[in-house]
Amino acid sequence: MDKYKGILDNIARYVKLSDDEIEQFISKLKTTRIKKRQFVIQPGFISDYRNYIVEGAVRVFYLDELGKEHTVSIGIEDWYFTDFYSYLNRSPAEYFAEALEDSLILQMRYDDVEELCARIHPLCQYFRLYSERALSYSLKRTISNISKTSEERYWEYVNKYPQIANRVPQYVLASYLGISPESLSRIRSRP
Amino acid sequence: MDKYKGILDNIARYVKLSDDEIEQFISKLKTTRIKKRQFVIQPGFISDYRNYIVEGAVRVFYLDELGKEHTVSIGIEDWYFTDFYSYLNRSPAEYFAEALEDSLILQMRYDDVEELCARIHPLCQYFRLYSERALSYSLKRTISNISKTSEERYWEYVNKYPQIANRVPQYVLASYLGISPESLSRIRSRP
DNA sequence: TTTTCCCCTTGATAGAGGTCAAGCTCTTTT
DNA sequence: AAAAGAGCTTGACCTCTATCAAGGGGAAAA
Repeated sequence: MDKYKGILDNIARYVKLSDDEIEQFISKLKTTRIKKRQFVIQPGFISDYRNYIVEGAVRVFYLDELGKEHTVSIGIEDWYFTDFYSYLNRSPAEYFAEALEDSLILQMRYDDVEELCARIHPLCQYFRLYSERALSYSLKRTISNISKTSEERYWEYVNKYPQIANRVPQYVLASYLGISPESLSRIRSRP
Repeated sequence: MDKYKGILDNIARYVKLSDDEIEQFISKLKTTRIKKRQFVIQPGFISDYRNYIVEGAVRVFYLDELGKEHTVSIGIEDWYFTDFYSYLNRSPAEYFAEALEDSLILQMRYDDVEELCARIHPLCQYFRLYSERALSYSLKRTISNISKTSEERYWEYVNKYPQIANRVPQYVLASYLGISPESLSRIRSRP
């Protein structure tokens, strides 16, 4: 099976690349295997890569001054992740990215992505369309955070991403939803 | 004074357009004046435009089943706004966009933007870079929402956007931060 | 197999912030 | 000038959820 199939299918959903363009794109992808509990991104280091998950699960989280974890994103197959702010601004990361399972990821360097986007119009289109879509989802999450109760946010998530909810530890989901693990446990046990 | 100066400067911060490309872009811009309290976007209608604020202030908000308002974004000069999900998917809007002051905005149709982006590579770059940046800010807001107290979020906002905090009604700011107007009033009066 | 660790659950308690209600000021409308 | 409306404040009360603490189950490690 081809480790590039997922990402190329993802691109094909938005734009059409020529064989040559696909070749150029793939030549920049770095394949990395990571073990469960291993960190891909750590605070203080620049998040050099945009990462695509071929196989496995990864979460990005922030560790606050009190030592509590707050999950920015939970990704499984066919998701991207990075510390976006660090990646874009070439500044030290603020977040951790941690493998929740043994995973296989494809990594794209910032410089390479920029160079490719400057040269290959359809690829630029792809990343534009992709990030516009991601932005619209992020805004929906924001509204959910400020307008819904913990219980509503939990069931909303379970309905939207049932396969992820069953795959990751509950305390991760809790920290993604902005709920304490204890409260999430109580929400789940409600009649 | 030139109503296009702001948006062209904004673009120039990211990419270089030729005079001809600028001409093509500007030809698609629709100038609209809106009065305070007027709605630009309403639930049920498709949000056809990406809107750029030349002068004035606009907020986008969601009205929940209980009749409470939750502000998605507050924009002033040099900001974009739209119901992004509706705009991208050509689906009925879920949000209102309401002028907080008499305003002057530039409107770009979805079809026109897509057509221009397909044809003009630098413009595609511009929107890509812009939305990637917007995405990184949106994720920061998400973390703030799930990890900070109301009081922390308020002062964070005031520090980051002092000119906006002083310009919009307090209840709007409260609904942006996910706080009740009463609580925000109490937070402000704390020693 | 036994031990250890990770994760989830359950109970008791406290506090942050929401809700309801009333009143006040300032602006806009009539 | 009077009336109405919009926005802010303050008080009383209550609910939701975070926190602290203890215990249990199951998987991984020894």
